[in-house]
Amino acid sequence: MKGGGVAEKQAEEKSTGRARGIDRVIALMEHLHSRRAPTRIADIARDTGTPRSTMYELVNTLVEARWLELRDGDGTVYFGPAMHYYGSDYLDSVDLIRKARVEVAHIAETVGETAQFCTLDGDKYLVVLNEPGRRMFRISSEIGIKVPIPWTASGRLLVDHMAADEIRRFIPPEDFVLPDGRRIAEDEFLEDIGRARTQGYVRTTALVDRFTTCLAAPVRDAAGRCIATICFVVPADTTEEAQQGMIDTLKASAERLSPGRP
Amino acid sequence: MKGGGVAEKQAEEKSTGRARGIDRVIALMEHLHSRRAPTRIADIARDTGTPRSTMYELVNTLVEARWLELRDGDGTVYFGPAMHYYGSDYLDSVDLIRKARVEVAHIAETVGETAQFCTLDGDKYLVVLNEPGRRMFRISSEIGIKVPIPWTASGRLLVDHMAADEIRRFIPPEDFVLPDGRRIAEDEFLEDIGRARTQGYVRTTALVDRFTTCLAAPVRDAAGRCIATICFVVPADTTEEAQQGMIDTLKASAERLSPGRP
DNA sequence: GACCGATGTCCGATATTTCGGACAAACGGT
DNA sequence: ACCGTTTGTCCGAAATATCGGACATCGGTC
Repeated sequence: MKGGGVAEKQAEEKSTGRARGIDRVIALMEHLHSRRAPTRIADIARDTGTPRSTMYELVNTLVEARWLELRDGDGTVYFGPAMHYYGSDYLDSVDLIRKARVEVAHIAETVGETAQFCTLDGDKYLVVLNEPGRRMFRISSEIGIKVPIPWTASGRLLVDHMAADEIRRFIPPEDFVLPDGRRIAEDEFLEDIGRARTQGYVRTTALVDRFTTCLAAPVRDAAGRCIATICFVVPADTTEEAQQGMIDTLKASAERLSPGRP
Repeated sequence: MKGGGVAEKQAEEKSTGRARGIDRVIALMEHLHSRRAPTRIADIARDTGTPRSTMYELVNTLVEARWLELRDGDGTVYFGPAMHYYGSDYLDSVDLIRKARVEVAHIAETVGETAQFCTLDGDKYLVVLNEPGRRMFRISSEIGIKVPIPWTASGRLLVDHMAADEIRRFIPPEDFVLPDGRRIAEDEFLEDIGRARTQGYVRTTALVDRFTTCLAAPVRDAAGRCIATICFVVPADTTEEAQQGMIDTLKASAERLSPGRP
C-alpha cells in the first residue's frame, strides 16, 4: 500500500552481499530464537538474506555438531542439544544465577505459581530464569526475550537507583506505549518507582496482560543498587492475603540473593 | 591394533591447516565445554590448533553476539547468555524434556536429593537434566557429559531392550573399566539388566564414586522400550527405608513421563 | 497429465577470510 | 632497570568458502 515504502529494516551488508559463515550462523540462530519455532531452511535463508545454497551448507555443518536438529521430518530445523549443554555451562558459571536457580525453583515449587529471575540488558528488561507454577494455563514469559522496562513490575525496581531525568533519558519514549496501545504516564511510572523503593517490592496489575498481576522484589548489590529481581506472575484475582504471603516469600529470597550478607 | 584399520572417523584436515571460521568456532565451543571453565584465548588457540590471530578475530565476533563473555578481567572467555537463551529454546521445544523438567524439579525439591533425567547418546550415557538437592556437598554429574554405560545405574535400564550379545557388541569393551581401574564383569552387568527389567528400577552403589548410590527408574515409549531414565543420586549410607520411598517416587514420575497414557 | 512451487544437491569463479608473522604494550620476576 | 613472556592488534598474500544459478525430485492442484 501507499507509494514510497522504504522497507529496509535489515540494512546490514555494506558493500557486497557476501558475508562470513560465522556471521550467517549468528543471524540464523538469532532468527530461530526470535521465531521460537522449528523453521524451514529456505525460510531462514530468505528471512536472513542468506543465499539458499549457503544456508544448506551451514545447516548441514551445524546439524552435525548438534547445534541444530532436523525436526519432524518435514524439512524444519531448530536448536539442538549442544545449545543446552553450553547454556547450562553458562548458568553454572555465573554465581548469582546459580544461586537464583535454587531460589526460583524453590519458591515456584512451594507456592505453586510461576516464578522468575530478571535483569536489565541495555535499556530493556530481560527474563533470565523462569520456573512455571502448577497452574494448567501457564502464564510465563519466555527466556531471553527483551521487553520494555515500563511494561513490567521488575522494571520499576531495576532503575530505582537513577534520578528522574536520568530515567527519562534512559528509557526510549516508545517503550511507554503498551502492546494494546495505552500509554503509561511518565509521572505515574516515576511515582511507582519511588513507592517501590520505600516498600521494598512492586505490584503491577493488568499491564501487559489484562488478567495478570506481577509481584517483584529487588536483589541488591553491596552498594544497594538493584541488580536483578525475583518475581511471581499470578492471576489478577489472587486474594490479597495470598499475595501478601508471596511478597514475603519474594523479599526473603531476594534478601538471600543480595550479595554482602552471610 | 592389528593391520586392518579401515576408516578414519575424523578425517577433518586434509591438505593445509586452513579451516572455515565456523569449524573453528565449533572446536572452540566444544573445547570450552570440555574444560568447563573460563579459558584464556591463547590457550584455546593452542589447544584447538587454531592460529592465534584467527582465534582473536573469532572471539571478538562471538563476544559481540553474546555467545561468549570476557570473564574476570584477566583475559579469559567463557559461554555467554545467548547460549542460555538458545538452550532454553531447545528444552522447551522437546516435549519429553519439557515434561521431565517439571518432574525432576518436583522430586528434587520434595525429596531434597539430587535428581536427574538421562538418555543415551550413541553408545554413551548422558545427563540431560540435573537438579541439585538440598545437601551441602552437592553430588551431581555435569550436564552434557558423556559417560560409559556400565558406570551408571540408568545405563542398565537404557539397554534393556537389547539381547545379550547385542549389548556386548554395542558397548565398547574399555567402557567396562571403572575410573579407579576396577573392571565390571560382563555377566554381572547382564544380570543387573535382567533384574532391573523385572524389578522396574535399578540400584547401584559405589560404582563411579565409593560413597554414592544411584537409584533409577525407566521412562518407556509406547512399545515398552526404555528411552530415558529418571534417577536420584544419594549418599550410600541413606537408610533402606528412605531409599524405598525414593524408588516409589521415581517409578511414579517415570510412569507419568512414559508416553502412551492419559 | 501437465503445471507450479518448494526442496535439496552440485559446480565453477572470484571476492574474501584465514593465516603467519611482525610489532607494541603490558606484565612479572630478578 | 633489565629481560623474557604473554596479550592483543595489524597487515598483505593466497588459499578457499561463499555465492549464483542450473538441475533433478517430489508433491500437490487444476
